[in-house]
Amino acid sequence: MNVRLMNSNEKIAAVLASTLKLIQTNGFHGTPMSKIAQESDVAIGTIYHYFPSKDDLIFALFKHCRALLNDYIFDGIKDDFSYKDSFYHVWRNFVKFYLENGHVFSFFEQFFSSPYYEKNKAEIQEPVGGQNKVVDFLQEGIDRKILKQVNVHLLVASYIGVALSTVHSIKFKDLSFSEQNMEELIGIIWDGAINREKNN
Amino acid sequence: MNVRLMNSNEKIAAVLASTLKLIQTNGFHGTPMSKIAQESDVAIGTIYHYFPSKDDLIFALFKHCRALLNDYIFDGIKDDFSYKDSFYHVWRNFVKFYLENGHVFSFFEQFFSSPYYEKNKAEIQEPVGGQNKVVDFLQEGIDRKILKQVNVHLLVASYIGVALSTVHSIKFKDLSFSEQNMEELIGIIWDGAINREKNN
DNA sequence: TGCAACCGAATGAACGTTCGATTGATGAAT
DNA sequence: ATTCATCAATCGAACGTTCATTCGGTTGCA
Repeated sequence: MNVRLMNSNEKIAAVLASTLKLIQTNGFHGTPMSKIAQESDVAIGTIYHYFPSKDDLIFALFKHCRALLNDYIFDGIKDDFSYKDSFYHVWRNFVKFYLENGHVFSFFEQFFSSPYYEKNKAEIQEPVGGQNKVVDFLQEGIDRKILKQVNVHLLVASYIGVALSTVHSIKFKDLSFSEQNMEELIGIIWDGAINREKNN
Repeated sequence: MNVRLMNSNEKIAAVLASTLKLIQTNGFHGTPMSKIAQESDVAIGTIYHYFPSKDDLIFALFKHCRALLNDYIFDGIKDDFSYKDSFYHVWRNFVKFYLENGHVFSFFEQFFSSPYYEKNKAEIQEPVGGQNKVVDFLQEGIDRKILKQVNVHLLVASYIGVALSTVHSIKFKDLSFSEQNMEELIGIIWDGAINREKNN
């Protein structure tokens, strides 16, 4: 039984999905390989056939999730968007992605705060919860004199930092997700980020 | 040997300090009780005499660190400070505390992102990396019409979120700690948070 | 004398990983 | 068309380690 119910890709996907799900509820270290095998219906030996170790599995899962995030947040930008429109749009997408993918948020939070991340940050190369595309996007705003003339990482910290703590607050019920709250939040960041010397 | 080199309070303090230190470098689950005992020079049995379980120890450590933070961030506010002065001062203290106590930052990051926190959040009762005093302080700014007339938690998310991601960026070398960077950051938050309809 | 503080070897459970066996698809040889 | 060899994919019981916790005993103050 269970013969050819899944091909290799499906097995790998099932393993990643199960790992993500289990980590959300049980945490990094409350998720033994045995449970992953059980949940994904893939034998332990098979998991080790594709991932040399649990660490490799976690690392692969991280890259998988980061790719999902990257694809998501810059999606839906129209040609006629002003810079401000895009600034708002990307930030909303960022928050929406994490709210719609709570298990990814949990996983990232744990991943980034684990010593595991600190060991491998050389290979990872990207800021907090985000990616270089965000850096480039904000740098563009600086170059066009729309945003404050400061080190881009200050703006990245603000842009991403507020998004992450917003998701956190919603998750822990300090805040409710509503259009109005999101508009006011992104308004706070925009007001903080724009160049008041010379803006459109 | 080792007789009465420490009294009970000193032992407890040594255990907490060692746990904090070990967690920073080895992480939550890379810190076995045996290592804590070794590092703190307190026998395993004695640790269990004061803390019923490892979880209780972690929880006590959390409360200890939170108290340290609370004492720190509102320290040094002078009577002649304007609201803006205090807004700046507290935020700087917040960042400074985490930079000066890197092990507390590591510990908090891990603690808040662990399912352990999610289980016990009822007993914990406080926002992200902060405390109710911050909520009260920002609410005061809203009531006095200095800050935007929005839900206080939006401002808390901004205020704390930027501080946390700033510390994170400094820790991971995207950003350097300099007076100028800090001034520009707190300026970004202030510009985002103030009420532009009617402010002093 | 009593009791709290203290100690650390021993226990048992949980976990990551290994490995020898099995299956099934592929394609070369007959 | 059939056989056979090969090898990647699959499986999960078993291994060895690590760890949280226990407990029976010791120490030293009051």
